[in-house]
Amino acid sequence: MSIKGKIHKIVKNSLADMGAEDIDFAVEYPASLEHGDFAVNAAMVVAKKLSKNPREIADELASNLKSALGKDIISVSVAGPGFVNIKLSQSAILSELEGAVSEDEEWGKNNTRSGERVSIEYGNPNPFKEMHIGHLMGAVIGEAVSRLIESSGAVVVRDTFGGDVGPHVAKALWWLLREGITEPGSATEIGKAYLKGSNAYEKSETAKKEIDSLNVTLYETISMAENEAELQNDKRKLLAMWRTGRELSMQEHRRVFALIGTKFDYEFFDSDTVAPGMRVVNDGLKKGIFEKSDGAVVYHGEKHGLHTLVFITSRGTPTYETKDIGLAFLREEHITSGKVIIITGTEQIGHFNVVLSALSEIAPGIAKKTTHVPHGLLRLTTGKMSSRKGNVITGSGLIREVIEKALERNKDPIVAEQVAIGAIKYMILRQSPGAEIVFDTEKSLSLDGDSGPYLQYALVRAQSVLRNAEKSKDIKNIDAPILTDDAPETPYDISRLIVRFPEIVANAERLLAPNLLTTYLTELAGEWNSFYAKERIIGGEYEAYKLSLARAFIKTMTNGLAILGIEAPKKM
RNA sequence: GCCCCCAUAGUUCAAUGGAUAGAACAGGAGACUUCUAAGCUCUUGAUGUGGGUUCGAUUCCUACUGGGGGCACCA
Repeated sequence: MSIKGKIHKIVKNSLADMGAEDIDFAVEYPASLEHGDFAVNAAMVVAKKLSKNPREIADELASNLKSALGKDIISVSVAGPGFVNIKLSQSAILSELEGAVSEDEEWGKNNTRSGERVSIEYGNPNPFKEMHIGHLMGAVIGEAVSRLIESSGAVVVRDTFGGDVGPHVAKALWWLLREGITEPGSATEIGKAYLKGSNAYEKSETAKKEIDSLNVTLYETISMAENEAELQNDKRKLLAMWRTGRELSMQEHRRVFALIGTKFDYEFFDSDTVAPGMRVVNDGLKKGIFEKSDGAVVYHGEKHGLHTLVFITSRGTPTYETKDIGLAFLREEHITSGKVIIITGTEQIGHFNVVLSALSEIAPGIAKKTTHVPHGLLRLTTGKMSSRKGNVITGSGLIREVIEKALERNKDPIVAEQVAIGAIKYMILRQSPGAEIVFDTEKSLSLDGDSGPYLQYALVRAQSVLRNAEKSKDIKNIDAPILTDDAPETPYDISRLIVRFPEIVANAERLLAPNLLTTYLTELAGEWNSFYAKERIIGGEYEAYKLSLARAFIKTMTNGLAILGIEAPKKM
């Protein structure tokens, strides 16, 4: 049993002896290491029930803990309004530290989700458009959340959903057709065509009509794709163009995803979801789940405290809502998982509330296991991104820019890329996922202080210590996963933080909050840097023990960064 | 107009209802003949306003102020 478990049990029994059963108290990490390794708030919780002074109760709990824990503790004290603070002894820390030294890649993982299969949708850039930093943000958070869930023993199936039919595609294709480009050459060319088409759509009535009509044609054509031979010549050309365009866009999207370490098991497209979506919604129309209104098929969200949304337009084309319904069924068929997580920007909260409400009437089982996890938007200090204003930052553009910055400090292109992407990921993962990020390209992306490179650098220096130690002939068993007992009586703070790692990971997973892990790793890196500056490791007192601490730190930081999806450079 | 989210230091962000609100950047000061200075040590500086619940509120409730997002045929 873990020490924490022991403490919990002792306190629970003590409370029962005092006449307080089933009390919901916490054994937690105190705000500061100075307060100890664990704090118990039980005295304050039961004070009223027992009509006693919390400090009195705390004193009694403290003395019980002291005698029961014996050599596991240095001290138990009562502080503040009635906290019982417990400071662990070196021997207790050593036994907890054992895992960090011996478990290797398993250190920090747990099996609370072993046997589970979880599907996660994120990223979701559209073909025919460039990927902007909003998609990058979703991808970074989605990847970290996926890895967190994997760290709990689940199998995670990643998928991304792209809009390959709809007005934005019609806009891009309309422009290409107008310019007589039948074979688009690059994703960039297509992205530009979208912008041009989009502009024309707003400025010219004729263009608007043509694009709307092309949109309908496109839906028809794509729905006929399986019987291509029956299509007229111009439609067959349109289909070919659409296929080329989609593939070119996706190749570019995949390239950017690969840069940030994401690979999707499934790529779903609107065109795949139209048929199942239309079928299900039309079926729901018959059952009265959806209703006709002004020629459109709508879901009356008002009945459930939401707002009404159109699922099928009066022109007979499906909207995003219907496509998401179709996707739910498609995903069920292809992936079949016990839990579905959909990660998108917060602006889609309303949309998903409606879709999930409709889905709960159509397929309660699917709706029940589906969770929408919104992430905050990325805002520029210069205002909202807008393609017309020309202040859109593309995903690849941002990465390129930060790599340039990193190259100023490190000429190795591999390291510069790891540092740059680490910095971007850190910026996104350091804050709670729902919060908006205000982003200043000049200032926000720090390579110093509270940053990705700070974590990477602490790790690199620790690894360097081990390398130097290996060269020294006096030190034996450098790789041996054993902890020496030859340690100072008072544990170093760095070791007290290392042992918290598994619980931090479990907690971050439970709350789907990678920022909790990021904050912890930053604190850990800071503690290591202080230790490194203060203590001589090679040739210092307790050399063997300090080297094993370095190893434990390296394992912890390496595994932690891996969960966040941040790469660890060999040298910096 | 209706609904949702947010408000913490000069700036960008933290804080399962808990202790002296924690970092980083910027500002000020410093250490270093030693394992990588993208580092270390010290320092200045903050919970939008008014009520309420609680032993205890940045956290929960409420009103207000200010910002963001959503609200039928876009995704």
